[in-house]
Amino acid sequence: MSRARPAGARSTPRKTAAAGPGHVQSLVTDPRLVEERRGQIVRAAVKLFSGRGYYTTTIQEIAREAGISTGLVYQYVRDKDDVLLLALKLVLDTYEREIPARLIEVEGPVRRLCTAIATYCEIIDRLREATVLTYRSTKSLRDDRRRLIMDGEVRTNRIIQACVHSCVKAGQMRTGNEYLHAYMLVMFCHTWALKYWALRKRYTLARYVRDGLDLLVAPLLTAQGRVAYAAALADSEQRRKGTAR
Amino acid sequence: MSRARPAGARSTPRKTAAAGPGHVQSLVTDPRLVEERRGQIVRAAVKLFSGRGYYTTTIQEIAREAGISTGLVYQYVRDKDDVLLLALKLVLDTYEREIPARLIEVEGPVRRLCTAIATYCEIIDRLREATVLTYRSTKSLRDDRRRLIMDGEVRTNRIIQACVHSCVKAGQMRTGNEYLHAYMLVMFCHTWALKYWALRKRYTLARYVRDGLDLLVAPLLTAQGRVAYAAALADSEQRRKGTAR
Amino acid sequence: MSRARPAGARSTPRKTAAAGPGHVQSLVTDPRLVEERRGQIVRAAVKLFSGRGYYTTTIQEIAREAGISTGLVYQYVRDKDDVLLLALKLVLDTYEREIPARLIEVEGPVRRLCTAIATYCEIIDRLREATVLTYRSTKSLRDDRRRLIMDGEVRTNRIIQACVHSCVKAGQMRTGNEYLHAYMLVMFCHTWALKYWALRKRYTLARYVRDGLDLLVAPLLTAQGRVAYAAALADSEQRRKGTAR
Amino acid sequence: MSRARPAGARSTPRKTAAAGPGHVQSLVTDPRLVEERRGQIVRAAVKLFSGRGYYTTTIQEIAREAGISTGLVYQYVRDKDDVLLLALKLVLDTYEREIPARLIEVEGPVRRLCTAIATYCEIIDRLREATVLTYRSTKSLRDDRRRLIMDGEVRTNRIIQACVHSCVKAGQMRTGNEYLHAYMLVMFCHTWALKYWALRKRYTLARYVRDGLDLLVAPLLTAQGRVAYAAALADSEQRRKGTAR
DNA sequence: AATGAATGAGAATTCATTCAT
DNA sequence: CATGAATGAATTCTCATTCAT
Repeated sequence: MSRARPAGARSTPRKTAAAGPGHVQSLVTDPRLVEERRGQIVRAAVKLFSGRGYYTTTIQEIAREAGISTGLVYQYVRDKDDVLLLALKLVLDTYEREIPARLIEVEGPVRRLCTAIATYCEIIDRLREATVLTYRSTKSLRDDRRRLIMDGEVRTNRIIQACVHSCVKAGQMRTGNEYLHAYMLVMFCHTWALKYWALRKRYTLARYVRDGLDLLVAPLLTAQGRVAYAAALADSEQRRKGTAR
Repeated sequence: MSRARPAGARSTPRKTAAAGPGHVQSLVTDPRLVEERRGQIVRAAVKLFSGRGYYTTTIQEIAREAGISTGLVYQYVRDKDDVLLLALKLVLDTYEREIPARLIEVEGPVRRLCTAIATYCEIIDRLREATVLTYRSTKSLRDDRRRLIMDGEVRTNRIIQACVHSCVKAGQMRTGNEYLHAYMLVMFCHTWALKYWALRKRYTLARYVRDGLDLLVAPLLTAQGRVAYAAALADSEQRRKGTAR
Repeated sequence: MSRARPAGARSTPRKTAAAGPGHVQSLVTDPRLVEERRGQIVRAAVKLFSGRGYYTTTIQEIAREAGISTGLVYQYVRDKDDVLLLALKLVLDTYEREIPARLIEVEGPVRRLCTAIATYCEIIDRLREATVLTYRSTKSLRDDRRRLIMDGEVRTNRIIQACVHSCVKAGQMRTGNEYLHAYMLVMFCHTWALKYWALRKRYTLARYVRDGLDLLVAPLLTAQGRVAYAAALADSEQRRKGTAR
Repeated sequence: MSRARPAGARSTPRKTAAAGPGHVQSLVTDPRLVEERRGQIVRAAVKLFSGRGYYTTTIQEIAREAGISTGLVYQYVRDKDDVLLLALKLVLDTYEREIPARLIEVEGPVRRLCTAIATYCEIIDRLREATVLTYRSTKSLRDDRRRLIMDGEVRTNRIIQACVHSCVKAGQMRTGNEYLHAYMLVMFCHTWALKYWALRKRYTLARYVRDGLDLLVAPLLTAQGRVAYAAALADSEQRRKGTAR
């Protein structure tokens, strides 16, 4: 007679209001553990969401992929929407973290712009499916959180915008519209993931980046900028030879 | 993995194998009726899928929106996947139909290229949500059918490619890579839908197109091409004044 | 890849706001059918809730008991809370319907009071477990609906109150407090269900009613009332002999 | 039907059979500690069960309310059913302890009866929600333990019965049926909790008791009894004035 | 003794699909 | 052809209970 309290049996919602739309509450207190477990969960989620999509991936599958039990997921995450948010954040954060990291050592506005594009494309190549995920699934997020993801995108865009702006300010590039130019450069990078099914037949990543720069950067350079551009290309040619075995 | 089968479902498939992945079988024979009903269904589907996404839209909602009964949907469509296919096709077909229709009357390669881009953007503006749908939901299609949608995209791309090629052949444009150039122009158009949330704060559609052409077409033109370009812009300026009241 | 839309996947709640807390929405339109199916569901629910309690009874069990599928329940009811509301209403409505029906043919205030009590006790005897259910589970209802059930109880109480009042007005009974007197008479009836485990060892229903009247009615009667009371008892004695085969 | 067992659970029961249905086993040996911890747990349980009901209260909530960890609960209790038993016992024991305690100093059968009723009502007023809990949740107990709670109720009832009996034996009251009379007096007390939602609009506790005695005791008194009754009322009037600041 | 993270069996609810009418 | 009630598998989320620390 005395039986388990059924799952659906809650008279009052017990979840406390989140601190903000971006905050993901965890029932577990140890931050070390939260970090680790969430890492497992989100990595699993990115992998599965990327492959099968958000709605067709079950929490059970995520748990199995993460090597934990179903219930445990809910100790670190409020609901499936949280998992999606965390997954998308992981992707956007990677862009935002890795591009600047790589730029630190690079000097010269054109060189920096080219490096930024190349780096962005390389990250996207690594996160190809995950990048597609951001296009597929951002709309599946709750409204307030969708905005959060957009903010992340805006921040990454600003990195490229800044590079474009430096080129212009240094008199190495002439762009009628820095904002749009930067946006199209970003889209160029995203396109590698979005249209990989078509592009892979014709391009290697390196070739894609090279041709893209020739198309979207080179034509807008000033004479001065063209010198820097040639140097930048030579550079990256060097680097490729270096890293190729 | 597959869906529930009511009790009485027989184990042997009753439906005949479809003619091909793109064929959508209907139990109804009268082609007039098939056309009409499917029209209702697909228009409803595009609307709802665009707004809420594929997985969160139910067949019952589509039926209600289409003004027919749930069961009737299944007289014109094998399953939900069929509806998605038809919906995505509708969108792609619109691109493929309307751009050439508009180009018929336009002469001169640069003018044609600019018109193609502008037209594409205008269509996308009208089908903004539906365009986003193609990015969100193509992967939800069964594999063989996804290819179909890609084919449709390729055909549309080829329209733009042809325009680019004509410019180059006519010595009005110099593009290191016609294919990539065309693809980026297509992406420019798609971006109006994909990033409308950001772009609408800064651009009207007309301004977006104008700035885009300045960025992605103008810099690659030859001296000759630039003359044509100026004329094309003047043209469309005319047209705008004409249509504006 | 294309897979069923999971249960939990709804971006926006689809349920329309109910007309009022007491209204139970049905997706099925044919009122005949709604009546019939709800009858099945609610009878099954009263039976199972009475036996095992609200929380330990599953919708699946209710569906099975009702002879329908799980999903169908949700065509006639919004959620489990609706089922409980309907179940409790059924019980309260029975009191409210049957007591007055029986009183129609009865004359004389004391006789009517005694009949009301006896009838109430008989109904409760028939709905013993269901009556206990109202005590166990009313608090499990959503707040606004709990009130509804209370209102039903109040209406039934008023029937008894009116009987008490008539006796007093007719000078056949002297009660310091009509309201409380009526309430205790109601509780006397409920007690037959609530404490059946103890009472059944000592009383038959008839005996219980008889002793209860002697205790809670007789001592407050006026001389006049006592005459009527004696007649009423003789009456019901008659009736018992009559109905006993 | 029975609850989940974590992976490592052995198939052979590890817990020794309890001494009896009423015995609640503890893994902790120090009786001092058992007493203290159980006190915390059960007080928390009564509070939470009273407010939200048995099934909608989780062990985790009880632990939090008690200021201990989840796991620790299971050192002092076998399962959730144990907690309910202890909680219900606590309530019943309070009745059984406090009524006689108060009667010790009271003399005269009618006075004792009135005091018993008044005391019972006062306790119930203090434990209003908990009293309702006994009605809501006794059936959720395992069968053998439900009986235990009934026994407790029977013992409390006997206190009232004894008071009634004394009155009758002393020739101060004439009751056709001492058992039923006592039971209805008990129900009168319980009703203060069960129907508080209705009664509070019309009565203070003191008024309720006074009117109840007038209704359920006074009419059955002999001439002699009436004298004692008047004195008893005067008494309690005194007392009220005394305690009211 | 005490902690609290971890487990996993359920339970409510949804909806693609079918079929009697 | 058309309707819409009926089916039931699948999914999300909960929580009693355990156990490593």
